[in-house]
Amino acid sequence: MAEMYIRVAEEENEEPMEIPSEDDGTVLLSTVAAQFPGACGLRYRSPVSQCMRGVRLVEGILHAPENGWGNLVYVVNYPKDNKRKMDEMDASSAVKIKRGDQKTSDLIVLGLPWKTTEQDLKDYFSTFGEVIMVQVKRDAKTGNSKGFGFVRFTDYETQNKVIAQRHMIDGRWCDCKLPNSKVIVQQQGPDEPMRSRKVFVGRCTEDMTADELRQFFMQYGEVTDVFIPKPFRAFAFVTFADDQVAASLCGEDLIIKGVSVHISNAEPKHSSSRQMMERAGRFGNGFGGQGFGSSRSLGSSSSNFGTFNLNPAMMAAAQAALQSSWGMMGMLASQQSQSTTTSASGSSSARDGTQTYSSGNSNYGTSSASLGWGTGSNSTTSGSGFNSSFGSSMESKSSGWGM
DNA sequence: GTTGAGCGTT
Repeated sequence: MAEMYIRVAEEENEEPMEIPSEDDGTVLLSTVAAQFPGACGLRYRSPVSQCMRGVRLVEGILHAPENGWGNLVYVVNYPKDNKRKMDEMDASSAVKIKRGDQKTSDLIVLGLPWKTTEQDLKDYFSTFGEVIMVQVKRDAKTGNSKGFGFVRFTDYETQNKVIAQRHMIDGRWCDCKLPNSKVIVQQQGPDEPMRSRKVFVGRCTEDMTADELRQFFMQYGEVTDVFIPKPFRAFAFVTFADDQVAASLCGEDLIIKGVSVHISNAEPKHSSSRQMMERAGRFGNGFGGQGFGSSRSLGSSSSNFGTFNLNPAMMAAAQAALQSSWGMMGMLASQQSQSTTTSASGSSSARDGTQTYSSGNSNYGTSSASLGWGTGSNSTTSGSGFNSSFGSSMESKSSGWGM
């Protein structure tokens, strides 16, 4: 069967977009997701039964109904409570999200060919929307490109779309991400389970590509990143937009290309103690019960301890916690970004030739500044000090869980 | 063979 187009829409009665099929008549979920970020499947109304029917999905490949795709309009499925919930959201939280998340920020463009110029970047990205800034970072002495750059769009929608896919620029696949400096750190209560959006995929085989993994995992939720170390090491990391999706997969054995892979928590990447201390300092008081910060003077009135204000006791405790990588987890915050769509998988590394997959950190997530320390049992009592007003708009260098 | 890149002279 030759390539054809199937009609896909967000809702049954909305204007459909034509999506190309593969040569064998199947449609890749990733193709759908390129136009409808976060899509996890398709459905359609059966002309016979008048019921909605799901389209068969096997490992990221959508298979036509019995009689072919026909001229039906296929409707995008999203993982539970992605887009649909947004519609139902109450006004106040909707406003909050608009406020907090609608500003564009510079995006880092990784993996650029050496030869790519700012004009090339501008030409390329202008096809997505209005571009207000491009940069190619170069060595000051030689003027050689460092292989990455930045781009900024006028429109937040455009930014999301650009983050959500990979980009072929001058012959290389490039990734656009929120730069580390823009990744918002989210509060995390000391007793809460860790909310990682990333899972470790063990027992991978060498023939599994980042694209295939992405396609496979897309069925569970929006995938924001796939990392395959190079050279081959039989594991991978998959990051989801939604930490709950990641959590739900942990412990599972899944079959990919006939191989059983094992999903487990992604451990934190190694990070320097200094970085950890910074985080610990900012988010302070991870030490159970009363905490070190419970003096009244720190109360909810604005206060100035956004930065480095550990008292000696806390400092010592933090030092101790540093001995083990996880010891400080309770007092650290996981990273979150602003976007609600995602970055595509993979980036290449071998600058000398052919393209390879594997991607770096993804910066992604839903910001939820109001969660956090308050969930602990003692946070509502008068003296608990470290509460709201604290850390909700922090930024951080990426480290720790490069999520 | 089960724990990961690269981030901005403003």
